[in-house]
Amino acid sequence: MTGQVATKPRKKPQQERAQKRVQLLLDATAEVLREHGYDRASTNKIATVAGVSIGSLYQYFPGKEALVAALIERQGQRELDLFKSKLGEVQQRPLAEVVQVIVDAFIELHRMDSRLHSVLVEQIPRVGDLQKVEQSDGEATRLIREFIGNRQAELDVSDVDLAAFIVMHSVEAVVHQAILQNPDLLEQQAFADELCALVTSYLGIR
Amino acid sequence: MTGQVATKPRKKPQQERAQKRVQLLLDATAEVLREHGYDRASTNKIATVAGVSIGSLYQYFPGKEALVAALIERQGQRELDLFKSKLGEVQQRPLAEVVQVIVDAFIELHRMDSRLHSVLVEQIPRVGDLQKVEQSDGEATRLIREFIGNRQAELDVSDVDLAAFIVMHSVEAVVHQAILQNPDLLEQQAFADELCALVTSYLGIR
DNA sequence: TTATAATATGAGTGTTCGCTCACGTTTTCA
DNA sequence: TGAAAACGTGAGCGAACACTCATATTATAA
Repeated sequence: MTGQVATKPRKKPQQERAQKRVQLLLDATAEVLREHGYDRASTNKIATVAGVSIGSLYQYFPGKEALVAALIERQGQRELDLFKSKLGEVQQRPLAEVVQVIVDAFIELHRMDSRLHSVLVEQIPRVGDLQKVEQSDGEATRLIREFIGNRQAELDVSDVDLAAFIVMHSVEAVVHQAILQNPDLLEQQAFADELCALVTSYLGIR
Repeated sequence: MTGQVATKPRKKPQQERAQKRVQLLLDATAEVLREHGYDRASTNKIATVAGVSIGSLYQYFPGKEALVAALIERQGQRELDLFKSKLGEVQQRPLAEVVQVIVDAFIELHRMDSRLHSVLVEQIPRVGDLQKVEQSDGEATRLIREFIGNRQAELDVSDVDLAAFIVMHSVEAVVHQAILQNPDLLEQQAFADELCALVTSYLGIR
């Protein structure tokens, strides 16, 4: 049996300098994960990179997994914000165009910080606090579902939930695989076009 | 800089008992990975579970990553064999049927040993010997590409390589995500049907 | 039979890790 | 201004780790 892992901060940082330290620690976590991957990352290393003593780290986080969980949450929120605003911008425009914007957003998201994104995605299943962890991912799926629901009249979709799930994860995963196996693909317009074709044909957009 | 990691066996097991021990070690590696995940797995633990001394382990594998690499190769070969035979069985049948068989095969593959599959897939980007590691995955993609090429006249596909890549990874990844977030989906026929719809509509199968 | 190559063992070595705790510093606020 | 609360520090402890090596056992083949 895998023991349950603590992922909650021990103390809430109240003063400004403490909040800054917490952010520093998350920045360092990101850097170490990018550089060394998950299992070569250690709390000592993270504290050193952050320029923060190991004691301070343990004042706010009970361990490595908590740091990663918090980082996933922060990163997820940032990406979600970007996704939300992009979707908001084009919500009323023709469907084909919306799809293109969404796909481009996904690609852009991964291109920005692909190494970190990969490591975090890999760790999501392991970090205990799945409710929080999947929040941003689930929220994105919810936004897609809502959108599909709103314009269902223009689409050929029976099960909205399932369609949203499939659109969300097929796009995300293909982009993710592309990063791992052939990062050049992300730069090619043909790749984005094919992804759009995948979505539009599936949703029945003419 | 991430240092290069040795993933090659030190000695080839020549006698039968040695080959059996190597298989025992790989079995144990699978079990420990399933049970504890990658970063909680240790060479000592694997040796204990295998009922093999730690010294013997290091006679054939230079470390944990080598074990995992070898396991990925073995597992990949097994899955590829299953995939190959399924595809061979239905190669000449109508396209919609072929798609259904492929999709079912993917779902079956993941249902068989989902925990192990997840851990291994997560580790693929980290294990050094990518040529070998991606071999089975790449071989599966190649098979799909070949199949699409053979029957391109019946399909609406421009870039065969890209189409194979997208089909392969969208299906695999959606199934993969489903395991992580909602394993019940794998049991539902509606899920398999939607995946088939994704592929058939994308490839332009009527 | 016997020499030699292959295989197997696990206590032991040095390293790294997670994490605590006793103590010093800064901030808050009455 | 002074006391209390919040914050920060890093040496160091015990546990877990990767990996070695001297030694013992088994297989091969001349």
